[in-house]
Amino acid sequence: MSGLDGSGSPLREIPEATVARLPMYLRALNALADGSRLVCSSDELAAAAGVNAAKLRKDLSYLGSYGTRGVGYDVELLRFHIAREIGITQDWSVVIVGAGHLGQALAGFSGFTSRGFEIVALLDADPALAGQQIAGVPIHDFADMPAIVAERRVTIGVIAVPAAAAQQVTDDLVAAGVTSILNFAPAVLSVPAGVDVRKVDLSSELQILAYHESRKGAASDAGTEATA
Amino acid sequence: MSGLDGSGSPLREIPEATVARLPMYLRALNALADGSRLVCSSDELAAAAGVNAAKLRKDLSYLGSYGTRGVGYDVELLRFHIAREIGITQDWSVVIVGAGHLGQALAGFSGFTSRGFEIVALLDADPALAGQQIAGVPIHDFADMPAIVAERRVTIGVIAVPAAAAQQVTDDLVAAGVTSILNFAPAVLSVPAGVDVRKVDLSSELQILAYHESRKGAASDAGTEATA
DNA sequence: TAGATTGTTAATCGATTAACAATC
DNA sequence: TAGATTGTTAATCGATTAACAATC
Repeated sequence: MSGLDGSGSPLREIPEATVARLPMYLRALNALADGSRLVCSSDELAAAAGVNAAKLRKDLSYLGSYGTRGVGYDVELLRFHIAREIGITQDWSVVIVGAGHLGQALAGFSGFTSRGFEIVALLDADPALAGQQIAGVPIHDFADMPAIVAERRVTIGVIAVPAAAAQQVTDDLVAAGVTSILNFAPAVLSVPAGVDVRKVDLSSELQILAYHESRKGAASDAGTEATA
Repeated sequence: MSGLDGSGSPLREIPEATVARLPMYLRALNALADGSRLVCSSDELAAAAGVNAAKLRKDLSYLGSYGTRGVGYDVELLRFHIAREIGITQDWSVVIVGAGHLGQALAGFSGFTSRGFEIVALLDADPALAGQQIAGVPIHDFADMPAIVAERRVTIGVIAVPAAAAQQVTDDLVAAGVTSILNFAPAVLSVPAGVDVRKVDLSSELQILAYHESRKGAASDAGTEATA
């Protein structure tokens, strides 16, 4: 157990909370690089990513020592190391299941391509849609999914179908070899060990906002509870 | 400080992690109620929500004691108490800014209505779209936003515009009185104290999956690191 | 009463933060 | 050398979990 971390190999154990923030740092670095900044301090980068500097430095320390004391971080170098740590120095092939509004919106989202992903197909149970393209992404019959997954070495699937269909789609994707799933359907998915699922739940997000919103209203009645 | 929690008033301090799970419990209870279950145990509910039973009981204990030892939870009663705690016993008015693919997908998502929200308008900077409807939601010129927010008492806004426009839209929403924002644009938003922002970042989600996916591949080389 | 299941305790674990020594 | 800024330490805080007494 526990990697005997040798040279610069990216196999240290990184806390999950840190992993979830690496994409934010990468985005902030990309913005800085666009502005042709060569070097930045932890304060600047933290501000650009919307976190505090202590947390940023602690997070980056898990990756290794890529800053220079008294100077800051080399933007390009740090960008490379984070991208390598995340594993997006090469693109990952992704399929989106469900060519409804949401699936089409996702396929059309240009951000994926530049951030390490290639959407190789939109899949839909309606064979009438097959042959069309959305923003350059071909729509295929869901029946062709196993062939596409095998041929394009797809390991990540995005679920944009109604909740009622989500578990079956998941089972099919997993059977075809997909081992990571991003789920937009409001449903709890069961998957075998070794398969990762992340979910994006739109009404949950709104409900969490509503929870805090409810208490805000109350604050104007009672004491002054503002500015947090 | 710290509420002197009287009768059953929903003003105890609830941990943020618990708040984020209440919507999951509510969804699971709705599913059970549809199946006409009157009572359920913490084990059943936890399984339906995809969490472990200890965590569920701990979470529910923050709301009060709404279960019966030896019996379980009354589905309808618990549903009411969670909905009240979240603050969705009445509907919240919501505007979606950006009538592109994503905005249209969100407007068409039927789940919001039944979960405590009414989408009162889609707003877009392109006045040519105004007058159209998407799934019953009218599209308005963004210039009309302040009037709509005031008239419909909107406190929650959803941002589905390109990253470059997100901060300006945020500033305008906040100026109009919106105090909770759900942000789909890949951008860090600054808001004044008292305004809550939650973000849904699609490429971050994929990158987090990619991180774990990278290590899976490596596991087949080295020792047996499967089943987690 | 016996069986079942909650609500709570206490231990553990992981994440955050401030402070500062190391060092460019 | 003096000033700046990282990387790390240690303290604190919050979340998770298992176990079990309370109680239906």
